[in-house]
Amino acid sequence: MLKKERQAFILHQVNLHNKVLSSTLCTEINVSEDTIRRDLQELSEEGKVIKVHGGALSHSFNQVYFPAAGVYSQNQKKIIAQKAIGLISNGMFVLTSGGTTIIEMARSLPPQLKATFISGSIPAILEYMQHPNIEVILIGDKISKNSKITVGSEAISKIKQLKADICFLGTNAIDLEHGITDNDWEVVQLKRAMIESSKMVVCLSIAEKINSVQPIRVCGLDEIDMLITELPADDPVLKPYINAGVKVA
Amino acid sequence: MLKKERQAFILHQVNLHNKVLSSTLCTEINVSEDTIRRDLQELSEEGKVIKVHGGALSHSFNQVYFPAAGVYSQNQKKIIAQKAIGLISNGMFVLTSGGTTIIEMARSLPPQLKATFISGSIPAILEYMQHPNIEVILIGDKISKNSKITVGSEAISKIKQLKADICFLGTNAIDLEHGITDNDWEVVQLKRAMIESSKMVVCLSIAEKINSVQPIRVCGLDEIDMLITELPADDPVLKPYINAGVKVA
DNA sequence: CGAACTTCTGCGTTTTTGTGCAGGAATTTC
DNA sequence: GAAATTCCTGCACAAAAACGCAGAAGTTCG
Repeated sequence: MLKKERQAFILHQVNLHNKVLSSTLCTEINVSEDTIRRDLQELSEEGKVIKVHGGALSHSFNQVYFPAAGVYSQNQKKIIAQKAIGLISNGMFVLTSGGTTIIEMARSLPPQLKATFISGSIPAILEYMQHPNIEVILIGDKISKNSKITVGSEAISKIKQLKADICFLGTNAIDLEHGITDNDWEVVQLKRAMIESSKMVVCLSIAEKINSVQPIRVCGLDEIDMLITELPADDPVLKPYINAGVKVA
Repeated sequence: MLKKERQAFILHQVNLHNKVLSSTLCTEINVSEDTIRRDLQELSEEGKVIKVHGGALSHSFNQVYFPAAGVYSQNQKKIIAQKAIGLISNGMFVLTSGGTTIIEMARSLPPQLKATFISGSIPAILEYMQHPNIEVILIGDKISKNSKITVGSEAISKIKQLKADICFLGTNAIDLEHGITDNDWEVVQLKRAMIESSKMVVCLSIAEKINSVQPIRVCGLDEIDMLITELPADDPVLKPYINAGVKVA
């Protein structure tokens, strides 16, 4: 069998079945594993397949479309993301809501981090999936097309079965008097469940949202452990919250 | 034998078999390998054949095995998608696996269709979410990064609680003797559950996958109700499946 | 017709290419 | 962490290609 022929066969298999194992190929074509590996190497250099440990994957299958950039206040959110990441250590179970701040955090996770991330937010999940070392648990239920998050009793009961080490909430509004508030009934239900199911609750919020109120109450300040903003910890805006017993970073 | 004559013969062989080995040619025509090589060289310079180490290939060979960019066999998949969509009516509960054929179907759903789609495949869910009128239920569990689908006992038990009207399976390999087979153990578990939880099971498969086998068995032909390919229903390839009691479209 | 010339073919030699094998390193997986 | 795969590197060997050369065959002229 000619080399080109063999490579064509391999490519064909990859495209048909989305993935191939070098071991199966080498018994199918009856050549040594080295030859297969070299073929996969070449095909991968030509961009025809994606080589992975033990075989190869089809290129078309692996492309997942990316939600575009142009996020509001991205720089502030990057700062917040970095602070939040500092709270995560290897082996942790991390529960997260959705929202652009959370997405920013997901993108900034260091590649070596090994942890388990749990969420019902589709955009967040898409980001977590890119990461080489984290386990991703998706909370299932009906999808709310507006918020791109799974909502419903099923999702809530799943969350209630958990006890995560830490929970990150993208925050819509926070206020001394009314605590955390939001504007989507179903999302609020989820957030409440997440708060209950976590040892530690961390709110991520850009400074702009501090001292603002939304119609639906998520929880009081006493239920959150930490508030992360892009401001330095000694910023006067944060003072009342510290006094109210919330740690800030 | 004249040079022109010889080259005509070679060209004929190449077009007939899509490939020739210099070694066989030189015994067939009874000339030295050098002569063959020089002939192939010339034919290749004229663009009549593609010369490779050990022989030559025809151009059609390349067309067959190195398809154009984009999703593999996209046109065929579009045809399949259209046939599959014909089976869905308003109000139905539709269970789907993942795979590029399913994605193609998801993209082609008519905007007026009102139905409920249930899946654990992230790429499929992303497509369903774009649709204005369908409800999307996401099966949650751990995410397999390879297949971009939720896998695990939780997902399976959720599926088993359902009874969908119809189930569409993207098929990796189908064979008369071995039935539906696949190459990912966890995905197979899910597909088995989906089959059990549906009143009607429809397999989507491009014709190329017919009569191929993968290592892990999903189910026998008796468990599927319909097979959809891009071929017309009376294509001889499909005949044995019809005889085996599978409807085709 | 035949000499000079070009083209074609086959043969040895040298290079290049393709393949398999052995070891040690890197990685997954449990 | 330890065991098992898988990967990489260098090497050996075989097959094929490239090259130069020389003889055969065919062509072009006088």
